[in-house]
Amino acid sequence: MHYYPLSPTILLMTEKYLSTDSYKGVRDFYPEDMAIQRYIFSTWAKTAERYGFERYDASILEPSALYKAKGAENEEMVNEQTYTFIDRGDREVTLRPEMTPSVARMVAGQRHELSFPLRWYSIPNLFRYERPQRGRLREHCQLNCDIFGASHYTADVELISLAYQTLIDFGAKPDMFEIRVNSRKLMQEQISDKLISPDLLPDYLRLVDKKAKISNDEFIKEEKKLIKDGASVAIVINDKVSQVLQGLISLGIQNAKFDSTITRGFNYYTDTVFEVFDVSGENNRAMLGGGRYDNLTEMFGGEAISGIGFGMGDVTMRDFLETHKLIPEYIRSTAPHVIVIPMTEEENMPAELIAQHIRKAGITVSTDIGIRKVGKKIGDASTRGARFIIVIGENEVSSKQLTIKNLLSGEEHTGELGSLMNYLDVK
RNA sequence: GCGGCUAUAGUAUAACGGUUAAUGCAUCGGUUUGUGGUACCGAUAAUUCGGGUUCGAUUCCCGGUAGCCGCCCCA
Repeated sequence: MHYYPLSPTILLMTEKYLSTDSYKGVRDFYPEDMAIQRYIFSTWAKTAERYGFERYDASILEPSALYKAKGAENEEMVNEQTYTFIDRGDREVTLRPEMTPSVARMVAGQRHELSFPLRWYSIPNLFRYERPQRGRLREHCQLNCDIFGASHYTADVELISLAYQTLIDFGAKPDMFEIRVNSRKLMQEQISDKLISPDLLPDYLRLVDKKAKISNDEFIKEEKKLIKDGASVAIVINDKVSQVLQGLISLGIQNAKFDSTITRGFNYYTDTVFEVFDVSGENNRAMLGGGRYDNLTEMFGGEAISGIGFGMGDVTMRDFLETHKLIPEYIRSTAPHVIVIPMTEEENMPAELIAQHIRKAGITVSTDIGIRKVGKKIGDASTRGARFIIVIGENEVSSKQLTIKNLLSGEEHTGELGSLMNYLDVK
């Protein structure tokens, strides 16, 4: 007998059916991808919690005003690079493109209830309406960690140390990545009006941000257009950044350095900014970035609460892990520990009963109630990475004597189910 | 949003302005009617969509869509 995944009649008519592709720029997570995704999320969560961070979440829907409030420049961003729509109640709604405004909103809303400093983390999915490329999709997830109500530089040190530890906990070695630290405040102090007129400063910072991507000659050429005659810009490290770097070194973190080209694209950062880069050269996009924002809660009224945070994306994270071969093989296996194999459909229910019994012991188990031959079922269980099989036929049903087989060792044990449970408990 | 490149079974590749569009892996069946990974045999399955040139287009041209790369932007 032949079985087709789809009947031939249906295949001939495929063009009449919907596409099986996912929406542009978003991903489907088939079980193996999902396993990797869960591994990344659980490692993130474990590290953040080890630093005493508490998990929170919010809806993906936010009023558009939340993102527009930060200035006209951002309004353009909201209009062109977000999923924004009008709901049935005539409210303008945006799918959150980042988490920081949401968490600032939550913190500001409960500021009199919360005891500071707060350490909060979340793993939100975020949306942006942009042309997809490697490392940049329309939906991605981020580990977001923030400390609120601690303006001392120790908070900067701790947060960057958490970012560092997150990578270490995936098995990364310090020489695989580099932490680059700068300060917005330092830039403002050192680039005075005498060098660059205030209206050209944003252009200058953008140029600085691009420095690594363009040639030195090109940089100098562009720089000359912006700075005033006879002036030269020389950015040097200040005390605050030195303290942060010293703090990191005293915690054993050696791969952080001052880099005046780190500016971050967003204008709510006020002081320390930092990014983490893969040094392999395969992924030239920052894999993590963050900074201090001292005034973000001001837009909700009341006194400002200082915050510092970072976000790291799952897409760049996975690219990094794959580049450095840091995803353990066992993570990819999604097979249950035990598979119960009925010989024929007659034994389907007996197999299900046995599976149910084993489940009660907390062991993962499934049944192969397909119509393939036993040999194929066993082969499949083995390829998928299951550890044990139990074949159920007429004999087993009538005698109540079962045989479990360890697929790794080939070892078999026969007896009543109750007496076999110990054997199944092997990791 | 702008520019360049690409699009063939589930997947990875091959080929051609004209006979049946080839191969590996995967899937399903068999050799083996109750015990796996190997081997052998067989089967299922594709030219992204729309238009044009042509006797004939999967191939050439135009457009849509999607992917990749660069720019813009980067939350």
